[in-house]
Amino acid sequence: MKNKKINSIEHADVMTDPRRKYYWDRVKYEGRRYPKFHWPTVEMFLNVVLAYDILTTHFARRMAKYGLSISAFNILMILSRSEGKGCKQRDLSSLMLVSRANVTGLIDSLVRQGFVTRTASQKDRRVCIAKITKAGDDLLEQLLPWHYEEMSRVAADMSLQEKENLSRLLTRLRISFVKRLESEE
Amino acid sequence: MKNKKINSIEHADVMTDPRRKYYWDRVKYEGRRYPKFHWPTVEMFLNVVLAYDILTTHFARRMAKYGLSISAFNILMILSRSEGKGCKQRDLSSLMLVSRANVTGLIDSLVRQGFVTRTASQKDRRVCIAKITKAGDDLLEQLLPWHYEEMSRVAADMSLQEKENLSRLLTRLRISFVKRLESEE
DNA sequence: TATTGTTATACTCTATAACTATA
DNA sequence: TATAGTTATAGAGTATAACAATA
Repeated sequence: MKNKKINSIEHADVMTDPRRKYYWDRVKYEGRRYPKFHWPTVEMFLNVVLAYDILTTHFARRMAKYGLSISAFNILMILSRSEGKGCKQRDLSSLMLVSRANVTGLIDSLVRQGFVTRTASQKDRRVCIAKITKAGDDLLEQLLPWHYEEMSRVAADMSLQEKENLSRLLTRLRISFVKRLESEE
Repeated sequence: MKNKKINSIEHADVMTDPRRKYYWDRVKYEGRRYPKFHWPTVEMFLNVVLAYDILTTHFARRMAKYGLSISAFNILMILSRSEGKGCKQRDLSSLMLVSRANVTGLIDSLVRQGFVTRTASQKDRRVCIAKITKAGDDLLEQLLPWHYEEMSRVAADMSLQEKENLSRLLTRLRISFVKRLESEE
């Protein structure tokens, strides 16, 4: 995930750009040719994608200032919550839903930056334990207060009820999605 | 965007996996240390990311069966809506919010697959016009009926009102996000 | 001078497959 | 045999910078 548009200068803003709207109008119009096309449904999916792009573009850009990708940030978050015990690379792979080979690379780069150590387990010498370092913890302590403050601030136009509704509806979409896919086979 | 988890066999399902829930519980619990941490807000953002991941993982996997990445699909969609006139690469760059260099690569691969042609403009010979081919149109005609049917099907547990609410709330989040970021400077 | 597209280069994230060391 | 991690390789997607052709 997704170092998109970190420094996009050449093109206009995603949100206010009428071309984005124009494209949606075209989709809405042309879609009528297809019997199962249902605009409120398609619009909902487009909105999920667009909201995600806006959010992650911004947060990825901010993380990049601290030398972190979003994946690297997620690993640090997991490690900082492991109460000093660290975490097996295997478990990181499961938690982050990426391959073990991938975790190797991510941990490599975090070790190079000095934010993580990698030590062989005593109990099972096949296993590597990744632990966050003091420098990694310090980085999070520097980053997280701003991170949470920023989250609250950018969502300040929404009421608590709207936030809860949005969470609820996204969860419903997710559950419906997974259920329908499973019943497909 | 985002060929994630196309063939993930090693790990459990994203949705039903209690480890994901566990991680959220930890975030919720540990977050209390930070004064501006507000769980309903953070949860909302996590839900946007998770919903997006589920959706795009699935759709990317389906597109891959047709030899298309999501970016490639988006380009074909834009070109198919340009009424035979095609589209300047420059405009594709703007519409898709990626660099011109990027568009070159994406068009290269679509030309190689035979879904797009690239011709020099008569009026302005700096400009390249990308046009969708018969093969590209045929591919979309094969793909879109299923695509829209699938969208409707996986969202079938949601009422029209819920879909419209979800769209409305995502839009509100997006607008709030952009407005607050702009007022930052 | 400014713009369009290309080339070159590099980085991140992802995947699979083959390998090793260990269990 | 099975598992944890690594290495090697691949490919998508992104970026910047320098360049050529054209306006």
